[in-house]
Amino acid sequence: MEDDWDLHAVVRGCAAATTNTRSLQALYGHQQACSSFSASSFQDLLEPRRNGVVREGLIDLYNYKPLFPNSEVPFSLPVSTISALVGSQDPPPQTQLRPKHHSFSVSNASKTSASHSPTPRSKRRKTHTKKVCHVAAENLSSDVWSWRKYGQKPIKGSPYPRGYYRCSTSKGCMARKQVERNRSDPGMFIVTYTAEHNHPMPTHRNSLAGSTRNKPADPTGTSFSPEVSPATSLSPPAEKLESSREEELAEDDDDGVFSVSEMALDDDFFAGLEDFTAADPDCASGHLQFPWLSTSATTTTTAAGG
DNA sequence: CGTATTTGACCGGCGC
DNA sequence: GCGCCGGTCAAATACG
Repeated sequence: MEDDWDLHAVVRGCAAATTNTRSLQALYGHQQACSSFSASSFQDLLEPRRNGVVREGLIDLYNYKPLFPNSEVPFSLPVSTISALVGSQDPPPQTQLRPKHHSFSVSNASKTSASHSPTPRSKRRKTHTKKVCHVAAENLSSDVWSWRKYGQKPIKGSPYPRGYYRCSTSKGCMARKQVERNRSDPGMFIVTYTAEHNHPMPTHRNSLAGSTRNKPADPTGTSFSPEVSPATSLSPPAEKLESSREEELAEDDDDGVFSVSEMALDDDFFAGLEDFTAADPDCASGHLQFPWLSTSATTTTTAAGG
């Protein structure tokens, strides 16, 4: 299973650099091999029990920094498209928004007990801060955060299940994300980030875990379906990232999550970005490592109030 | 032994 | 009010 061993690590390295950085692969590979994301988590997302094969164990996730808390982004963002949903303060006027609750009382508070407890767990429908982005499968990688999968559900209307992940970098962190394969574009993934990290970005990813179960794609032996050849995984051409991104930018329907213009980004979100760009003028100078900001965000900010 | 993943059940929102 | 569906929990299991 040499494919599995370090694929995610390698991909991380690639994505993290988006340029070449084989050395980074090595560097990252070491740490990442022993941290966070288990590629297997995405197996179902990639190949939802259709034939038991996996695109690659390495799809660990976008190297997109979800909700920048206060740190810098260590790499470029091959994110194709991003849209932000804010339910709490800027509900999209188009839809019949229900003036219900926007409490977002995270289950953290009540997770001590589920049903067998006097304190009912308050979850769901906490349309607080959501940020949706599309990521190409090959770009699903490097994420400085560590995520732990806590659930997976088949989604109505989608042949692919949705994976639920929670930040494991910090136990108290309520950042979560959902990963779902794009029905119209199986090569793309819809990633939804919810809540924000309440801790700085880890310098290295092994905060909690002493182990990472990067178990083989398929223990039965079928494992690994080279829909994406290891070679590709090992060397995702930067230009491809670009092209795929642009393509994604072109597509903006079907899932209905791309209507950035109708959504609004969280103030906090931009605040963090400002801070970030301020700290990294290089990024703010047009080298912007946020394709979704330099593009989608354009619309977003306009919509958000300009 | 500790942590991550898997998976079924539960709960609550939302549409009808 | 009922049923469907999505999101989360938690026990069981697997792995390092």
